[in-house]
Amino acid sequence: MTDYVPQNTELSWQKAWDDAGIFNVEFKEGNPKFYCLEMYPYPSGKMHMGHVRNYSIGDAVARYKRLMGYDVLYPMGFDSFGMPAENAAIAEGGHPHDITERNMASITEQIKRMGFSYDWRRMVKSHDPQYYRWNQWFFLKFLESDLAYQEFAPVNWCNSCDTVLANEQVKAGRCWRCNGPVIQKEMSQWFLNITEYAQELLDGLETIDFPENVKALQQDWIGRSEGAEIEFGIEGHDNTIRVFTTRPDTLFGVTFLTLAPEHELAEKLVAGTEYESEWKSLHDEIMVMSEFDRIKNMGKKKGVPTGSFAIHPLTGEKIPIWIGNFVIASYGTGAVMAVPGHDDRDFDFAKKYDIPIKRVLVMNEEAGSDDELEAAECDLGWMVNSGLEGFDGLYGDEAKTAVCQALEQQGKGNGTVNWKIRPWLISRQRYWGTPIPIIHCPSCGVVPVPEDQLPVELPRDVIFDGKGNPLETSDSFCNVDCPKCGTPAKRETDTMDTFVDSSWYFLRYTDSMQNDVPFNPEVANHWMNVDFYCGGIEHAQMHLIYARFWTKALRDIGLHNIDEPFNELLCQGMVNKSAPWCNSCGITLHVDYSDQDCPHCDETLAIRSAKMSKSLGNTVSPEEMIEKYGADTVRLFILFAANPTAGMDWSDAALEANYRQMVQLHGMPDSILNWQGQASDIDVWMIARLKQRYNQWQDAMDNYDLRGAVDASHFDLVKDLNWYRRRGGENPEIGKEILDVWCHMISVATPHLAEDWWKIMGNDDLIAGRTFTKPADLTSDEKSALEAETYLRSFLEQARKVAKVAVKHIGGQPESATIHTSRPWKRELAIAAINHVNSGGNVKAFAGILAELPFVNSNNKGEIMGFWGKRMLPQIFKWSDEEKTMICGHLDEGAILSAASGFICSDLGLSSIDIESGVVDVGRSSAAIPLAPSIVYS
RNA sequence: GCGGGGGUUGCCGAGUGGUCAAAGGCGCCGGGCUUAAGAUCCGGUCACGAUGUGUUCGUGAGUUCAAAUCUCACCCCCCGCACCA
Repeated sequence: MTDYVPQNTELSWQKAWDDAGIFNVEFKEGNPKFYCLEMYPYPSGKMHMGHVRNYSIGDAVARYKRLMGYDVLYPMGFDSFGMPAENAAIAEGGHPHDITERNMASITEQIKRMGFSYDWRRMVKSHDPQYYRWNQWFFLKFLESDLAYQEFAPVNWCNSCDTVLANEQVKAGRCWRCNGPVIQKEMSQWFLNITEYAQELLDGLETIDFPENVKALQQDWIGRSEGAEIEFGIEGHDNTIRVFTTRPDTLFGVTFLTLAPEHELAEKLVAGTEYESEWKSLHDEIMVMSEFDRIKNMGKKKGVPTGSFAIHPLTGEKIPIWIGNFVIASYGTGAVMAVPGHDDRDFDFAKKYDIPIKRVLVMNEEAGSDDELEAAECDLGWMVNSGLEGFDGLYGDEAKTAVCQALEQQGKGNGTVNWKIRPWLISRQRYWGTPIPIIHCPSCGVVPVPEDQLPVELPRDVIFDGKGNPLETSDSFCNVDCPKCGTPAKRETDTMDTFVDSSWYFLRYTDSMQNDVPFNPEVANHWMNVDFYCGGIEHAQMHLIYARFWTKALRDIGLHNIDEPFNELLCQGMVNKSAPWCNSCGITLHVDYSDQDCPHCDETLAIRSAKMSKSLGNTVSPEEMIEKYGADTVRLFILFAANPTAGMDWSDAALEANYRQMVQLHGMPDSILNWQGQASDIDVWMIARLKQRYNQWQDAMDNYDLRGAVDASHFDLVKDLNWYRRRGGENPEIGKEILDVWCHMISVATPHLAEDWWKIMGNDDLIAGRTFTKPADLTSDEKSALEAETYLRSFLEQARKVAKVAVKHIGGQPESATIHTSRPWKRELAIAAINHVNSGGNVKAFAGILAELPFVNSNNKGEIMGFWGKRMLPQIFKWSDEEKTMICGHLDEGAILSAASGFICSDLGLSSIDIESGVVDVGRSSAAIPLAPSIVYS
């Protein structure tokens, strides 16, 4: 047998796959297709364990589907625009382009070393002008359809990244990338109106197979809320204030209005009043604050009166107008009608500023309409105190509708839907992204770059000094002639958010080897949508919403006819490794603190599993692992350590165990092909078992239960083979049959090993290029063989247990045993009871039927009744379906035991056994029941 | 506060009403093989008077002939969102 040296063989198999172009796939109409996709990586310098896990999962799925006869589109590319490369250029010198290309080269090599089965020809690189020209082209199309537009508006600005951010990219008031504070800044920016698709994005979630938490995240983000927009007049003013509310049923409880400090009317209303300076200080305080601090301080509600009064649209009451720090300018209308009686926040505010609180709902119909409110009662209730006819007594939706109708009649409001999702701000003031194809002309204004001048390429002659947008330092880029009038003009220097790149790369993959169109609609329609999309949960909001939106937008400009880009999404779990943990401080520490006391509180540190990260120092280098054990072992470990969606703890011990398993598997074909034995009875069992394992494996693969699949293919079958050998099986014909099926099964997770096997088996082709059809169903002989061995194994287990006890009783090692199978009437009784229960009969009622059974007579009736109640009744429910089938079938316990008596003796270390299958009880035979004979050692 | 997911036998982890004292892996223990080690193979790994019985699946109650699994309440952990009107 040759040693397992994957470091050599894996590389040569990878070359063989490459040379044969075995993973290249072409568009063939009518063939069943499967589109397997992983989120394309940002080319940081090295492949990390998260990548390895992600792609090991995807590759297993791709290879499986290929084996099952699908045309599998399985591409790889790079999300190669983005700030890290630009920041590296600023920090270390060099050019983002060169840094990116260099990183891509090294990460590509590492990915290839894993042996993933990509069609590399289809590579998509975001920073390739032949890719991003289409970003620009789409942008122009969106401009035509008004989906893209420019607006001067307050936007999120990250000081440390020197650029604006989309709402999705602000997490808890901080930048998603650098975690720096985000402030508000008024700027002219480009937006895509994703809100036009809000409803479709929400509805679409019902039709796709995304994990629940991702759906919940997206629903939250889209944030649909139904309510009403209501117009309040202002006493002595022509202006009106519009508010949005989800609770029009509480309209009669409004005792004040609150404006956001930056609301356009706020300044007007306080101008020249005693409140002006107070408003000014509140306004300034808020405007300088980062949104993060603002949110942190929102607990402290602050308000300033304006001195002005609004007019209630239905009752005409005068309502004071306030300005509050808790009102967000960008949500709804930036103004809130405050109902302290039925809203917690308004209640607190009213208490603080001594504003009246009015009850206009009761929570049960009997409650008094003037009961004092101890706290806001926010649930739906029955209207009271409306002061107008036709409202009191209405509940919930009915109440809301009635109020909305009244408002509509007066022209003072209407039912409406408000969305949390904002237009997507795509402008970025950074270099390493797609230039926005716009030219600003002093006379013509904003002029789109004509299509035939695309791509607008990024210039090389820029300075990366960390000051402002590098694009502005390129004269050749900035100074152009206006395409309309020919006079000197300036190019737009904003680039696009890099999430634009990842919003359609999956479409490009379907047809990336041409540059005439972004993709051919026919080809895209064939491959799309993505059947299996695998990646990290961190993209649940940004990428996965943008990509869904972009797909729909492209559909609507007629580029394809796909509604949703991704059918099934799988978010792989984190790769964790243990790190020191302080229980009292509740923090995870760097591995340098291992075996020490907590630096903060001096307590002894515990160990806890934490996501692999540089900051904790608990990372494992994939390169080193591959170097040491080979790619297949790493893949096997990753698939076996946990199910794809679960978190996975890295364990060196477990990895080594998997390596040992690989060593053992590696030797399998050699040893099996050396079998010299004859055909034997156990052969049927082995083939049956092989089929059973195959089915188990296929079921698991179909459900993306990769762990279960690997368990069957790489672990269970080894055990089965051991059993076969123990039972005397060594039939070379059977061996060949096993290897053939088995080799296909292992090729999904450990493809290199499978090629080794395939070659040893004498084949010239590559197993990676093969398809496989399911073996025939189990024959009845095979089913019986499975039953017989199951019976034998459970008998041996029982016998061993009993033997331990017997040693104490007989005072030494037993030498022989008498086995009493259960009396035939017990089995008949069991069959009758099983049938009774299976046909829906009540267990308790069976006692009544029992006396009528043919084998029951006056002599044995008492015994049988006693046995039924005490022993058989509970047992009926303990038997598995498989066992019940065995009992009701043709299983002959005595015959099985006789046939295997030699094996039983050697296994239990006995010199002889006696099998007793009589009709009358002798000795301990009364304890036996079907499938569980009694065993007496001597 | 809201939303999503969890708490299983030393550890990881499967398990959606009887198949459950609960798969599999890791760890640990014993045995075979071996000059020996490693690998591999076989067995054990809740307790006890053991062909059985008792106790166990976050806590407490309930439904059922039967609960890790269903219901209710509570506790704890993780992950998002968060004064969204």
